[in-house]
Amino acid sequence: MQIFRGESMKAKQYLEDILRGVLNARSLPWPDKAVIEPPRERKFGDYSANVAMLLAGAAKMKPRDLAELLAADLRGQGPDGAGVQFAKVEVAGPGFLNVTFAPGFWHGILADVTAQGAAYGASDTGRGQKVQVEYVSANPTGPLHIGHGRGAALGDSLARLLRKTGHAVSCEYYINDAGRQMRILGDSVWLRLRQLAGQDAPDLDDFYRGDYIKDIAARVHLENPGILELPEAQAIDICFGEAVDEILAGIKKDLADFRVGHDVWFSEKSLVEAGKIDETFADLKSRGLSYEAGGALWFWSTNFGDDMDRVLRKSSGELTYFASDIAYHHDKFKRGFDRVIDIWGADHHGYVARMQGAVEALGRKGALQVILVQLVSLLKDGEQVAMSTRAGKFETLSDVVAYVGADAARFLFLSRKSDSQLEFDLELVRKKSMDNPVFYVQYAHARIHSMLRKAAGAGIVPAAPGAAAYEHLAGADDLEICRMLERFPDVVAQATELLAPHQVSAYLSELASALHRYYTKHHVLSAGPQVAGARLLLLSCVAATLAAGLDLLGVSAPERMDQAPEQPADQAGDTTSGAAS
RNA sequence: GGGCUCGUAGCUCAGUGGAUAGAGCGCCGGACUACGAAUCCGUAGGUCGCAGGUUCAAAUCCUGCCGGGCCCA
Repeated sequence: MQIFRGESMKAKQYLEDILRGVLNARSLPWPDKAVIEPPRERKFGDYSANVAMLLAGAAKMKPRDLAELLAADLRGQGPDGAGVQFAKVEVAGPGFLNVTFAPGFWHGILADVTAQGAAYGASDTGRGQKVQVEYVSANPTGPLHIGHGRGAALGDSLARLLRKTGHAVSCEYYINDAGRQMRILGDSVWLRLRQLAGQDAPDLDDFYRGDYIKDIAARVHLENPGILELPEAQAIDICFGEAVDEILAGIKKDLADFRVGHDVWFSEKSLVEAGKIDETFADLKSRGLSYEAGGALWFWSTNFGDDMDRVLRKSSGELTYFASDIAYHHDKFKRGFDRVIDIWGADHHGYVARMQGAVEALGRKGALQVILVQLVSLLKDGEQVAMSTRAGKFETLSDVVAYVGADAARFLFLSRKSDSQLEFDLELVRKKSMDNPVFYVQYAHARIHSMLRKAAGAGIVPAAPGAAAYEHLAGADDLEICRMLERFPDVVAQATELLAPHQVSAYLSELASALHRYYTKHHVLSAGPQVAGARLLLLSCVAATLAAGLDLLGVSAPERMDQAPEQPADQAGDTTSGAAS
């Protein structure tokens, strides 16, 4: 059998290479805006190119005439040429070149997927570039809420995508354990502790009110019986330390339950104590990018597009958040990262330009990318659930995960663009779980494995990739599946480039849909051993691709689904009411 | 007041300058004596917020306005 495509040759690249040759032979340049992609409608062929429309002016021809000329050139390289597998080259619409590959071209993908398995879709385009992804980084003042979950899912999935494409990735959580919020936390615990001890201590305006503060206070008192007799500053210090430790431990557990892990937990306090802030100040000063005025230290940020200079150290001597953030990013780059991706809540968007200006000032222009995650509107029974850590009213991430499952929550988060607002209706996700896209995709995977189990029982196993199997996979539906499988590496590459994991989940839904359609239409096990084996080969490749894709989202790919859940009773498993109010 | 961001089907949302703008849910109508019906097939549903501009081609890029969200002052 003739090998028509190399192991790693992508259809898109393959067509581009040949098209470049054709254009070159006619002394036409490769246009910057050239696009080769699968057309929206299947009837237009496998891939479509727009070069003729872009070059019509330069060639002094009508777009369609030039397209006809190029089509003829491409046909000349057809099946009788150097083994090129074009079944059809057509001109359509305003001047598109529509190319259909011969079946053998698509069959080759089955060998690729079979050989690569879980690694399918991987590439080395990152060439080992050191990338840091910093995400969640919530202040340790209370449990993570649902909005943090969105950032967590996104950051974790981006890290998976970047690893898949050959980047050296490190995930980091920045702990804001210095500054005002932390003082309030210590004060809040201390206040509750005294109240619990029967002392008359009035509530403060801006302290943390959640029940967890009360729990921490009770435990601190239990473990430090003499705390009420200590000097207040010392007592608050103890309260603060215990609170941070406990809350942080809770955050780590919540993230672990959500299948999110960070490689490095970086403490702001350690940054201050190690003198990194002064170091950064000195660095800025030596470059003439900071100055003192009115007793304060300023960063000359108007040099970098900001509309006003920003304070680094107030006249009171207190450092601003901005100061430690610059020092923190300074430290990141000194640790050798080529590229840093920060994921922030959208309420920090006003901070992006300033921070990027600071990074530019540090001599790393463009090395920081910031992704803003819009807030999540949590709905319950169609009504908005208020979220405020201060007031102790929130839906925690762990509550939500316990209620709908990590898979459903992650898939939902990762099926939306991060910069659009997201509605997360607990009751909808739970009641409609039968229609939840995550189960749709998982079911496709489980369905294939169910067939493989059944087939194995009957002594049928997937055929090995090769002409004998491909002979039975020449139908339009077979080839359609192959085409979809072939797109996966492109999807991974693009999702990585655009930092957009939702493109992966959209692709998986499409692939699952194709599988379910195929399943309904083509019976496998009763089709005779040769055909059955060939179809099982095709379906195993679908399963492998689904699993590889789900892995990028951090969603499990079960080999069998649990029993279909009953329509849940209204009050069944209502675990979310505890933390609210 | 300045800035960021989003306005796409009844709802939730896709859509890297390309062809007749898509999916899921919901509505309506169909499909299991075979591999899991958590599935499949079909019908209906749109001035892509509005108005200009750039382009052979605009939901997409530019400008202005209207509306939602957010940040800053």
